[in-house]
Amino acid sequence: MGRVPCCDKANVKRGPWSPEEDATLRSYMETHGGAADNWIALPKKAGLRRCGKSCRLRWLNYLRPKIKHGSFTEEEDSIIMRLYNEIGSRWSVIASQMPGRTDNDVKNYWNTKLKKRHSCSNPNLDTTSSSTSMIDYNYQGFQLATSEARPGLAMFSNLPMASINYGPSPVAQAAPSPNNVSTINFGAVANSWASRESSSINSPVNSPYSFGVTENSRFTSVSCGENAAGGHGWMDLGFGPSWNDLINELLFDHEEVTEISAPNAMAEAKPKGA
DNA sequence: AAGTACCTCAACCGCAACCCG
DNA sequence: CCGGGTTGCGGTTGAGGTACT
Repeated sequence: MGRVPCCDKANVKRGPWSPEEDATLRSYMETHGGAADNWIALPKKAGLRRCGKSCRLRWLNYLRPKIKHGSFTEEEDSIIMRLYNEIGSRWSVIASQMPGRTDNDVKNYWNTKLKKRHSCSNPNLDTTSSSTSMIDYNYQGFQLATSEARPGLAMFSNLPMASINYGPSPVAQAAPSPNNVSTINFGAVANSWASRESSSINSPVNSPYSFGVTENSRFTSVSCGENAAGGHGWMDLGFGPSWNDLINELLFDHEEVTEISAPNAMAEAKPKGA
């Protein structure tokens, strides 16, 4: 015996809801305190030729009061990115942190917008690590080159940062793109690349940004930029604070930071499309 | 202007968890 | 505890809209 269907599909309307159906459902819900005691039975009671699940979805995702439609704010972006990094695709949990947003909204937004940015990492680098640094891609209007525009390379070409080195300083590394140079060296723990804890979004021991090296000690830098040390670093960018906030956090959290150079090129680099 | 590709998002599907007799 | 009904959730689809050629 197969699954018992939740409704009689032959006698149920499917597809987009009409304004009349919306009004019927809204009216029913409003006269019942905005809650359904039984969604399966609701269509019959309300006079709708719809599946109960469809009614529930329509109400929760669209008709319910205080639903927020329209574009997501930067703050919401960062909430989604942060929580996705922490808990994965638990959309209902993520949506619960943003009043007025539904899990469906968040999921759609992630799938159409944020996922591309989240996965935007240099293919020359090892991105298998779950480690994540939080850098605001859109700081001062900078945008990443898209994979469509620059297939396979230079995912970070417009990011005003070319390398972050973590470990003995200076770290031997290919010269980064001259227009996007910035280097952060974490310091001088000689011969101990992995002496700091392996960083992970699940164990942000050292900073909320989880810079670090991986367990096997082979990854000696966290880098991005098209000329980053070939294959030796990894980068998994997420969303987070502005560049200045990031720098402040790093200065605050890492007493062994030995050098931070924020380049003039930051101000000179042109936003995408400019 | 027409055709095509791409994007968005409402809606559907199926599964697992939960509830209750 | 068990089993059937219901709810909640995440993955996926596809119609309609928009951008591009």
